[in-house]
Amino acid sequence: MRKGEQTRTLILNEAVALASQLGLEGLSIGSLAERLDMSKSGLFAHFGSKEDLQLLTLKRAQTLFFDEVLSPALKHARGLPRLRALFSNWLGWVKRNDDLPGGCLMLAASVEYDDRPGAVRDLLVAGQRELRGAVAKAIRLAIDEGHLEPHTDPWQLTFELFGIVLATHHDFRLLGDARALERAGEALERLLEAHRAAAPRA
Amino acid sequence: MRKGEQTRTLILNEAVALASQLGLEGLSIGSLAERLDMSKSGLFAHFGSKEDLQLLTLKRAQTLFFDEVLSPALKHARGLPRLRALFSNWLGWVKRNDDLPGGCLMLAASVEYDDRPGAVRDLLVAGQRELRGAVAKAIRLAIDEGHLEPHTDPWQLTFELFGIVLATHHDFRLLGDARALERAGEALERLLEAHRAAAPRA
DNA sequence: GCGATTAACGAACGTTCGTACTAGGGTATG
DNA sequence: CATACCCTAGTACGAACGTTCGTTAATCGC
Repeated sequence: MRKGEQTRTLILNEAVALASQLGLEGLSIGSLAERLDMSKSGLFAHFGSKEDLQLLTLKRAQTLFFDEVLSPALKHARGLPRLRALFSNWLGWVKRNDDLPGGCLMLAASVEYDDRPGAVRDLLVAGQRELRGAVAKAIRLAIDEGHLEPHTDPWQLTFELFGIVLATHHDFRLLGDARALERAGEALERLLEAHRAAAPRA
Repeated sequence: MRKGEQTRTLILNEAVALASQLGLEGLSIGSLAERLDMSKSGLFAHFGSKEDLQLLTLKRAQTLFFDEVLSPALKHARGLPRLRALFSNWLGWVKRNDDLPGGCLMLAASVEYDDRPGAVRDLLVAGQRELRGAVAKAIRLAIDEGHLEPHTDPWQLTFELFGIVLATHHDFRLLGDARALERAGEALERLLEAHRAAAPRA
């Protein structure tokens, strides 16, 4: 790997961490450079503009998410096991503090950019759509496997599942309430129970 | 009312609207003054510091919320009617665009300040605690009325209810998906159904 | 190991940020 | 109507913002 590329990676990792605390808008080039013991101009040269930096930072966070939440879940058997793994990974992502000290960057950015049209918002929407699609697909597979009842609406269930994650993030981050994780588990179980197929198909 | 007090109110109303879009940190005194056709210094004189402006803006939004969501719900009969009214008012608050063009200010501020200690965060936490308490109390009353089964955990149900609102806010604001409101209604009904008392006590 | 390319620097740009002063005009009260 | 006070505007400040520039130092391919 070229030298520039590896410092770029270094910068983006730090940018993800900093942006999770200050937001993508609050992320300033000066403070980011200071954190990395670099000059402002030297750092800036890697990105043509601040928006580019924001976009790449967000993309990096998205990649991290898909690698650590979605992808590992696919190793579990389709149906409820995979769905549970997905949910568990997701909660793990929400509470991780090493590289995301300020919580999920995508959630922070969603609130920040929900009414600020532009490339960042578009990327955010695209990522969210992809995530929703993946969750809905996992649910559909669980229906096909006979784990969930056939009348289950995948999008509705995805919506509610997402709500649980959001509430967990809120309680864990703002209120510092670790019980939120147990609450989330309980809520998930109740949700799955409500849609559990009466008689497994096999 | 004195002149100063009424312009102060005018300022704070605009501040709430602007902060709902840009966040409490993104809210700048200069742009706020420009919106109101005032001088920056003239506006600033009303508040000793930016943090004061932020605190008062947040307080104003909280008051608005309690007046338009919680308070009207108390007029409904205790139990499920009140709970449903509360939820409905809450969704109305989420989607209102006149004075909250950027969505719920408290939610935006929660994400912004969840890892930024200080007076703003403290006020945010206090408001959230008060809200949760009020919702939990309404649930407890529903149990007492015999509408919900006695084993219902008010805090758990509050948590899940809050999740539905958060998901609705997210889908409505970021994705511009109006179906989120129907999804929220459906989610609420299934949630209540799951906790409905088998035989009403009266 | 030389020459070309790339990475990083320091200084400065104009703008906007929050905040501190000083006056002058408007308002409310006697 | 006069007087006292309360607003509001004006001006200026130091710092931080994103960005551009020209230049040096390091790294790469041959």
